[in-house]
Amino acid sequence: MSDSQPDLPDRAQLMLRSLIDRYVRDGQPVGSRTLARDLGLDLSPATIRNVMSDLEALGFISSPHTSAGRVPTVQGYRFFVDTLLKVQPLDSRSIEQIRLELALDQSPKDLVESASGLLSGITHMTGVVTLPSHEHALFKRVEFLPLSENRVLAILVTGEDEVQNRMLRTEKPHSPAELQQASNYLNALFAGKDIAEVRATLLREMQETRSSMNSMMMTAMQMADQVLELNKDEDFVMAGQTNLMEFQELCDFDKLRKLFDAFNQKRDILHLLDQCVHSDGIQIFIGEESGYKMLDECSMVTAPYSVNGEVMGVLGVIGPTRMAYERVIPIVDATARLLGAALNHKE
Amino acid sequence: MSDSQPDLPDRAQLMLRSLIDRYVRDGQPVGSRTLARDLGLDLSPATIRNVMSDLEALGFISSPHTSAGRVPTVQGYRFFVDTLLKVQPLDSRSIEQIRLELALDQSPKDLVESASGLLSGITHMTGVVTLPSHEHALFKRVEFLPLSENRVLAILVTGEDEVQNRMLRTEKPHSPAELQQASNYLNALFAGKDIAEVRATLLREMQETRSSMNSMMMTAMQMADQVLELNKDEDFVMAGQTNLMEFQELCDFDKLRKLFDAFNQKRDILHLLDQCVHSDGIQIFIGEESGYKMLDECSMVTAPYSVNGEVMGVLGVIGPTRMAYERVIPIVDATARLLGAALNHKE
DNA sequence: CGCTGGCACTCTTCCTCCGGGAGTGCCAAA
DNA sequence: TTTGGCACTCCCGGAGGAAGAGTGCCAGCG
Repeated sequence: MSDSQPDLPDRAQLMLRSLIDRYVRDGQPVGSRTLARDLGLDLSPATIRNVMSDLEALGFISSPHTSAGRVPTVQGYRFFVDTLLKVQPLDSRSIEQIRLELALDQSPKDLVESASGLLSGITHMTGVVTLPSHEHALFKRVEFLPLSENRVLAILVTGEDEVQNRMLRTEKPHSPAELQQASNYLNALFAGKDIAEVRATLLREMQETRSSMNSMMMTAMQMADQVLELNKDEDFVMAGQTNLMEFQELCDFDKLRKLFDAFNQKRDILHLLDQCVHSDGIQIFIGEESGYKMLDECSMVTAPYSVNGEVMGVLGVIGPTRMAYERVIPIVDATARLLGAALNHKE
Repeated sequence: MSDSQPDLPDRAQLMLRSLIDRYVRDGQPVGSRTLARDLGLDLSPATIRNVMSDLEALGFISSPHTSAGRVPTVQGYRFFVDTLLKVQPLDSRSIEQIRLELALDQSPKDLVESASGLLSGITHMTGVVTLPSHEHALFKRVEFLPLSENRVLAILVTGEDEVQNRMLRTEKPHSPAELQQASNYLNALFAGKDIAEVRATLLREMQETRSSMNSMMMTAMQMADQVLELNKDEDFVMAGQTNLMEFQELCDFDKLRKLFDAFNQKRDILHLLDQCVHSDGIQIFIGEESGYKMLDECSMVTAPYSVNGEVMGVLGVIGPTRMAYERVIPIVDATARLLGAALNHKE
């Protein structure tokens, strides 16, 4: 990407940058006089006004009313973020601090909670972190406990010693010995394999070699299939929702309520986060870009986090469109890396 | 309790009642003229004013400023709730509806979530339900799975087929056979017993008969002790927090924020709910009575729910002090009973 | 003695009006 | 291309005033 856009002279870029800086700090429309002072170049307000007029024509800034200063538009922020912003890495002291905080936690669940707490604490906005996906976990072992007539408790242990329970309802009763046999069979077959792979194998086997299987194998397969089904659940953790109440641009009860409702509902947010898993690297939704009305005045900065090169989830920050992107982006980025690293250690 | 308070004439009681009714509906200070109309007795506003003046002297009502109507005080609500209010049971159609909603759920967790959703949905306030206590659950069985060198996964199955996992770190490695022996021993000894009782026995045995135990028994006991420790965790589920944003008396960002923070923190709310477990029957905190600043403008109506006569938890509603107590109380009461019944069925 | 109408008083709320301030757009000149 | 000047627009905050609601008190009535 070249240093200057073809259709936007350097000076205009500088001004847009400066205007956004100022607006992010003060939250108030920026006038030509203020901008002139901020810029430091020896230009009169009148000159500034001319350029501002150009920027407005391009849709990068707009004025709330005739005699107020200018405010960045979504396109303005977008241009700023895409081409004006050079993200410098987070300073090492902050990084160390995050690392230390995360080092205290034991379980992945705790880590994820700390991470969202950190994000919200540092940025004074809302932090959000998806739980690590089990998609690529390793199958370690499975055990079946008979509970009653035709109910069996399945216990799945994955590579990171994560444990999941699931109650299975079977068609006919199984003796403890049968169940033991089934789990032995599955453990011998699948231990150490990737769960997704196990699943695929399972499906293939159940279709192709159906006839050649004995009843024990069949039972085992079916039960394993049921157990792995639950592995899909996605969820996320949030922290600092109430931080958003401090921003006067969000201080509209109706909007705030819709936002909080969406947070509680989880569905829409989850969907957004899902989109961010696939795009590798920092992903930013500014204002309406998210496509969800309740986020119209908000931006979301996310980064996927991964363990051993495998993407495990996403984390990010939700705040007002007017946020200090250059500060938030490195924070999100660093936290993602550090969370990945921490998860790796704990495994 | 007699029909009329010794120091409050019937007419004054009637007026307090009527005033609260009116204020709860409109949310605005009630004047003497309005009250005269509402009462239906043939009294002039001037007469009403005299009585209101008495009520104010008693601390049951107060006026926000010289020339506004009167508003009930906390003491006013308290008197109303304690002695003026006769709660009539919820109509059977509503009861049936709640029962049906709850019938759809499978697990206790789902039930609790539905219950809080129902409470918030019906009352348009915030519903809160504690998770069923495992305090009096029955010990059904325990299993130990060796995971690695000195880590053992303990699986505790309780009477309602609730399952809990816990990772134990042992001092020395145990063979699968040893673990099997230990679990067999514990299951034989404790199956079907109350968990609290198991715990007590455990402690006693470990102190008294320490010398006469063999090492297997000792190990088993120690591990069981660790497993049962985790059984204390209390938690609750909330729904409809954002409903509170609709009440203008709570529409202060600062207060609202403190309230929501408390909801997220959970600690204080949990503490309050805890107090309500012990008092049997409906419990009501009005305004400052709760002792927590953030709830100063709120009331909380709770009822414990129980299964087979054993109190399992509490549920309730949090809303503005100005709430329709006579409507909310039966709802909370009925929901508590129905949740108890539903939990009983599912076991 | 309790109830009532009357009356003066208080206080909030809402509307309007007006001046100050901030910022703009345009223009003519450097 | 930049600049100072100027007229214009619009928001904001305070002042002032009228309307409305409700009170407290008092004197009179049954």
